[in-house]
Amino acid sequence: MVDVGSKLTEVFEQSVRVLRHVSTSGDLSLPAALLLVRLVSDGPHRVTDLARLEGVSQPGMTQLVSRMERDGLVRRATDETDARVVRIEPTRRGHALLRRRHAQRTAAMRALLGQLNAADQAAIREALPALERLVDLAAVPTHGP
Amino acid sequence: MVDVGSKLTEVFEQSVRVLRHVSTSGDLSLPAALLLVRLVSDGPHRVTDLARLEGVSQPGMTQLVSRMERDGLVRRATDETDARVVRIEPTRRGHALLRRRHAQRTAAMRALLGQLNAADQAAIREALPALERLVDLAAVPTHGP
DNA sequence: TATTGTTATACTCTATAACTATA
DNA sequence: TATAGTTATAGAGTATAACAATA
Repeated sequence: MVDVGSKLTEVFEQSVRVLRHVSTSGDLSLPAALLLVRLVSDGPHRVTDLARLEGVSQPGMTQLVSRMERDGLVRRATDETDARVVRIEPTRRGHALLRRRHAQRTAAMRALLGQLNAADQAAIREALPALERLVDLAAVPTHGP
Repeated sequence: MVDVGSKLTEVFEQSVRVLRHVSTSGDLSLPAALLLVRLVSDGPHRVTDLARLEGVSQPGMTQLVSRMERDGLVRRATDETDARVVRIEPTRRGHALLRRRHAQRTAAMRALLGQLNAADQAAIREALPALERLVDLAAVPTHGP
């Protein structure tokens, strides 16, 4: 009987290699990509919420947003009702880059999967919903975005 | 039929959150931990080989090794037969820290897994060997360490 | 001349502490 | 006074280019 916790920890730690493997040149960094996914999926958010949702400090989020704004991927907008608040929105270019990246990485991941035998591929396919729930559990708790 | 490549890419990208979640304070960084695992599992290596195996540049490996040497986790040793070569070995402290970290992270991962229902846990357990082979595929090709 | 490793430099990502502006 | 965000500063991690030492 394998130690599932131990093995799974190793798999997740080694997954940085997988991410490197499927990454493409001129690519978005991982934090930038995760932030864009968030903004595109769930709409604009304030800096404070993004920091909490992505699990980084508020200054860390300000800095990530600043780099991405400089690169034309997001923009800062003011909030109608509270002048302290900054709303972060993806730009058209951010959308486009994210789509391109997703297509490239998905193709690379499929190629990697294709090197496994059919039984292994099936096992991973079967476990996908469970794995999604597992990573969702690890997401920073949402007290309402 | 789900798009396995797409979903699996998302799971791996979100896995950084899992790693954050199971990380403990005063912990080793991920690159440092991966390097220690390598050295403890497979024995001392030269800088060039470590760079290739871990998928970073040679200067990047020199720098990682220097930080870890400063922290007393590894040491540099000379090669008997080639004076250009630097052999990197884990120290006793490196061994001890790695063991401690592994125990902590495994416990945290088990706790996370315990929040899933039995079917999900079983699916992940079934897929573990396949997932291990998948991350091994993504490892930088070894031309002999 | 080729290989091994380091140094120099620059950038991203991240944190904590101190600050500004608004509520 | 409390909240939202930024600026200042520091350190890890990474890269490329230039260098030193050895083969």
